[in-house]
Amino acid sequence: MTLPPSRRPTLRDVALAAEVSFKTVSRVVNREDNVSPELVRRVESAIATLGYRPDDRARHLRQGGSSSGAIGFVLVDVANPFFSSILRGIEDVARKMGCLVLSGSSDGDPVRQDQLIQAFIDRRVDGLIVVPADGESSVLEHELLRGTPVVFLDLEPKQHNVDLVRSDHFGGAVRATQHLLDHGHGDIAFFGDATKVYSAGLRLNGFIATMTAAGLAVNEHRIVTGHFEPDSWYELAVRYLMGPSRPTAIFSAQNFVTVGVTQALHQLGVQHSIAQIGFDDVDLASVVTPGITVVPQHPSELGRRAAEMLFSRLGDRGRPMMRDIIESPIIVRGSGEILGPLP
Amino acid sequence: MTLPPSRRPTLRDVALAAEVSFKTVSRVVNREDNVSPELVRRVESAIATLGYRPDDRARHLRQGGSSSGAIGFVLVDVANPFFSSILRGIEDVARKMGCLVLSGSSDGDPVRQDQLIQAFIDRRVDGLIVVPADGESSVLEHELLRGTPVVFLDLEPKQHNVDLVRSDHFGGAVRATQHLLDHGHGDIAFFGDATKVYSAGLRLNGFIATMTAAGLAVNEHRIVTGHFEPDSWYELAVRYLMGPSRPTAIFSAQNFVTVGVTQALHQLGVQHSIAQIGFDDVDLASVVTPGITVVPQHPSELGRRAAEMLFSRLGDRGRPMMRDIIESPIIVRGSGEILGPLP
DNA sequence: CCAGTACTTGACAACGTTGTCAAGCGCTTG
DNA sequence: CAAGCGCTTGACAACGTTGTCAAGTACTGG
Repeated sequence: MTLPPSRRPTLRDVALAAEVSFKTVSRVVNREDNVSPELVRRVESAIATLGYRPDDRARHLRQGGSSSGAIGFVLVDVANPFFSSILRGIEDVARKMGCLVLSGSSDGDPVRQDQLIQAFIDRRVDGLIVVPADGESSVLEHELLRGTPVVFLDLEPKQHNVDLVRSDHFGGAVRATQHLLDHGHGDIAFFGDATKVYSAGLRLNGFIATMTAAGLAVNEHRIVTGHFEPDSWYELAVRYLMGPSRPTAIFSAQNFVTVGVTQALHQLGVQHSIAQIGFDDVDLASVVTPGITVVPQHPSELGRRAAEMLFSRLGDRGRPMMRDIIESPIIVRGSGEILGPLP
Repeated sequence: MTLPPSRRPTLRDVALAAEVSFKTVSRVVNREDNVSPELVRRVESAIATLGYRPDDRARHLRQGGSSSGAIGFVLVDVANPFFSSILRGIEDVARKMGCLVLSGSSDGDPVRQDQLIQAFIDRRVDGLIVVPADGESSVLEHELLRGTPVVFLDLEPKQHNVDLVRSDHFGGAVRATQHLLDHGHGDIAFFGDATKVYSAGLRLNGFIATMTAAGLAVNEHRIVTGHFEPDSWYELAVRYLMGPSRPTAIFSAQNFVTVGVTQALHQLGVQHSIAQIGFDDVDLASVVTPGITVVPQHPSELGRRAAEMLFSRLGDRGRPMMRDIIESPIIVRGSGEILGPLP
C-alpha cells in the first residue's frame, strides 16, 4: 500500500469524484445552507475517501488579507524557560481563537529580530507579539506606522504609544529593597544585568530610589552589573564576597544572577548570615536552604495577557493603546528574612 | 501621520506606480534577468516608497504545494524546558533552511495532538516533527500513508518504519544503574514516570535488566511509578523514605522526579548518605550539595538532529527510514558516587 | 394555468503571485 | 535589404479557494 507521493486532493478532485461542480463541494465543506441532502451525502463520501482537506493558504488568500489565522511571536530565546512559558501563555489564548503561533528567537539581535518580523509579515500574520531587542528596528517602525497590530512584551520600546504588557520591574525592585530594609539591612549590594537592558535599568532605578528614600547612600561599589552566564556570576559573586567589605544583604535582580549568587553564598557557607532576595523565580528557590525569597514574574500570565491584548486589537483596530503592568507579591522563603544589624 | 488601515500594496499597486506591467514587477522582485536597468530602477523605487513585500502565501500557492516554507512541530508542553530546548534546536536548523516553525503543545492528549497536526497540514507545512502522545492517531497514520514527511522525536510510535530521533533511554538507564552498582549499592529504588509513557518504560526496563544481570532481585516495593508534579513527587519521596525500609540509593528516572526526590533527601537530611542518580539534567543539579549525578539528555541536539532528518527527507523522499538513537555519558557530580554497603 | 417565488446548482471572477507564450523591437548577417 | 536572432515586455492562465450572479427547477397562489 505505497501511495506515490501524490498531489493532495483539491476541491476539483472531490467534485470530479462526487460528480458535482467544485462550487458545490465548497458549499458542503463550509456547511452552507441550501444544498440538497443527496449531494451533501455524495460530496461527504467523496471527501472521506479522498481524505480531502481544504488549503488554508488559498482560503485566507481568497478572503483577502483579512485574516491569515496566525500570529507571530518574536522572543529572545525560546530555550529560556522565561520565554517559553510566555509562549505557552500565548499559545493557550491563540488556540481558543483558532489561531496558530509562529515563533522565533532573536537572541537579542536586532538584525535577526527584523528578519523574523519580516518573515512573519511576508506570511501575512494577523498580528505580532514582540519582545524587542535593543537598538533600532526600521521594520518594526514601518509596521507600526502601517497599522499592523503589535503588542510589546516585557521590554519597553522607544516608541511610546503602543500596546504593552510587562512586569512592574521598578515597583518589584522597590518592594524587594524595602523588604531587605525592613529586615534591618542598610548595606545592600545590587547584582544585576547590564543596565542597557531596559528592565534591568528599571530594577536598578527601583533599588536606588528606595535606598535614597530611606536616607541611605548607595556606594557605587555596591552596584555590580554586566551581562554574564550563571557560571560567571557565581565566580564574580565569590570574588566579590571575598573582597574587603561584605554587604549584609544582596539583591540579585535577574534569574541567572540569582543562581550564581546563591551558589556563591553556599560555597562560602554564608547562606544563613547574608540575606538574599531575587527578581524572577527560579526552580531551585525552594530546594536550597534557606529557600530563596523572590519577586517572581509570571511569564505565562504575561503571555496570556499579551495575546489577549493582541486579539482585542484585532477585534477593534480603533481602541486606544493599552499598557498592562503586572505586579506580583514577594514570595517569602527564608533567604530574604535573615535579619540585618539595623534595629 | 495616521495612515488609514490601508491594504498592503500588491504587485499591481507597484506596477501602477512604476508604470509597468505587474509581470515586470514580479521579475524585478525575483531578480530575473533581462529587465532593462531603467525599469528596474523605476520598479525598485516604487517598491521602496510603497513598502511593498511579496505575499508568501500567494507565492507558495502558485508554486503548487511544492513548498510552503514552514514545518510543524507538535510537542507535549513548550513550557517544559526539555521541549523548548528541542524547539530551539529545530528552529536553528530551520532558520538555516529559510523555513519557519509552527509549534503547538498537545499536553500529551492525542485529540489535541491530532487537532494540531490537522491545523499544520491545513497550512500545508512541508513536514512535521512530532513528539507523539499515547494512543491512536488516525490523522498521523493517514499522513504517513499519504507520504507526508514526519520525523518522530523522543518517543517511539506504534508504527515502526518511520524516521525517528530519540535518546537511548534503555542504555542510559543501564549505565545509571550500573554506576550505582559499581559504587556498592544493591538495594536501589526506582522512581519514575508512569510506564505507559514509552520512554519511561524503556528506562524501567533498563533498570530491571541491569539489576537482574547483576544477580539481584528487584523487589516490587522498590519500583515507584506514576504521573505527578514535582511537589507530589517530593511528598511521595518523603513518605517513602520514612517508611519501613530505606534503599541505599535512588534512581530518579525523569527530571520532575529528580527535583522531588532531591528535595526529599535534603528535607530528611540524608542527601549525604543515600546515593541518587537522575535521568535528564536539571538546573539545580550543580547547585545543591552534593551535586546531582545524572544521565543527561541533549534536547537541543535532539531537536537539531530531528530537523536535519526532516530536511534530508524533504530533499530525498525516497531514502530509507532512519533511526538516530542518541547516547550520552553520565555527568558525575557527587550524589551518584556516595558509596553503598557492598564491597 | 401562469406568474411569481424559493430553492438548488453551476459558471465565472477574484485573491496575489509565477509560468508560458507571443509580440515588438533593434540588431546582425548573408 | 530581407531574414533571423536575441532581448525586453506584457497578456493571459493557473494555483485552490470563496463571492457573485444568473440559470434552472419545483413549488405556491391567484
